[in-house]
Amino acid sequence: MDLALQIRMNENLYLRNPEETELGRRIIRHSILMILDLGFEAFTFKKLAVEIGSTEASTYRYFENKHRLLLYIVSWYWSWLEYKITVHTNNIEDPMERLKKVILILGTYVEDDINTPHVDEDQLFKVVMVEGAKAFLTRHVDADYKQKIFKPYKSLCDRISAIICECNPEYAYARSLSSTLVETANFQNFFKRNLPSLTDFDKDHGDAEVVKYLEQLVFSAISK
Amino acid sequence: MDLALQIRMNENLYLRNPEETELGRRIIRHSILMILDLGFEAFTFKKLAVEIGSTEASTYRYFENKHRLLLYIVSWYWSWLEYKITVHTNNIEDPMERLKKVILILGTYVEDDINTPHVDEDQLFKVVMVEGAKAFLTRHVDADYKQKIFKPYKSLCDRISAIICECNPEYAYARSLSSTLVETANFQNFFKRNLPSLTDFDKDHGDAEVVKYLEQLVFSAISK
DNA sequence: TTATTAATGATAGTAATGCTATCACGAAAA
DNA sequence: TTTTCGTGATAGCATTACTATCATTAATAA
Repeated sequence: MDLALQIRMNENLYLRNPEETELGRRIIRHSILMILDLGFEAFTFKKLAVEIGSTEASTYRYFENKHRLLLYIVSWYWSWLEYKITVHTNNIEDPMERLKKVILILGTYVEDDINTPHVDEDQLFKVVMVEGAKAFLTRHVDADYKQKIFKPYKSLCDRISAIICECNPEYAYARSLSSTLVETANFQNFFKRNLPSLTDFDKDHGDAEVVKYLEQLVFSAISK
Repeated sequence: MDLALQIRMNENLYLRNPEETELGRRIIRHSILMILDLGFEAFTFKKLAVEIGSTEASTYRYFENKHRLLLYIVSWYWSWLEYKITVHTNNIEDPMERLKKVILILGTYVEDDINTPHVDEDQLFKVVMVEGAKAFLTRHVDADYKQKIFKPYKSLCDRISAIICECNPEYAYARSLSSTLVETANFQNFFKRNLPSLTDFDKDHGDAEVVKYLEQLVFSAISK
């Protein structure tokens, strides 16, 4: 059985659905690689078009601008993460164990998912680590928020919140702790690689240290 | 006695020291206001020049580009914060109380500091909240890091780490917890204002809730 | 005093960016 | 078989992100 995972994206994000055409999928795939390579600031639709052997104008038919493309990519990632978390936790009884699993998924470098051939999750993880926050750190957050652009992020946090509440219904900051957890996982991984003196982790060790830190942080916060 | 606070900045940040001239100070002051107003992406040296009645070329004599200007502004803020923390904690005996004070300072909306007439800390706080992370989330972090550009950030975190270690010498993640604390203070404040469903805070309440959340988070993490 | 230099302003120019518009072509759908 | 749809090709345009040159003025040194 060849089952492809299809994530339904907010229609406000694109002008033409990139999942539906070959060119669209090439735009997604290569923009991830190029943003990783050049950084979001130096990435342009012109460069992307050259890379995929298309034209700037064609790219603009899919996305209004490169920031919307970033939003698309990042949103896709949050949705995929939520899906992954759901799959890996729904057979776990103990909410504590489930939360542990969530932290492991958030804090660990990701492997490529064969179910989504046009996206390289491994690369996407790095893009989100570096560029993810730029999705909402803009002048038009409010407008984007009204367009429900951040629903996947909220949805992911809601799911984590729910687990936290199961662990300790009296804990008063389940939402904030969820968003803190998600952001901290990214930031500590980024610091570890790029600003190591801001962390206690060794660049050459694996992700286990970050995961342990996050676990200790979260579990001591919610322990009764 | 009229004592002006002067923060010594890393010389790699600028081409000409903006603190030393009237034009330089106008550049700093108005860039803070304009970045707040337009957002960093839409902010340009051209617009800044028009605003301060100067020219683009003159602005380029002070800063290589707008990202360096952002680095300057953000670094200035971290240095000023460290100074503020030092002043407000060095008469406190109990390290726990000192840490509490630090959290209060980090999590609370700032008032203007009369000692630095060319900077409006109140505005700067907001700029750092929204644009601060962009200072290091770039392709050239590594190069900037080597130029010691992030020393003020590291220095701030070191100071917080030291207090954490005093509270609990066995706690293994003092650095990571410090950077997490600093980032989380900004992010939760940002979310509270712009993506409220990612937090447990009320936009219309003051900063006390965020501070309480951060206190609970930090103190439960380091409690023995 | 005069000569020098330093900081700014004025102006120009250039490559790249961030778009928008138009037209033609081929493939697919009606 | 006609229409529509997606793409490519090309053009154009205002803005951005600089760099360069020259004149002016103020501060400084000889």
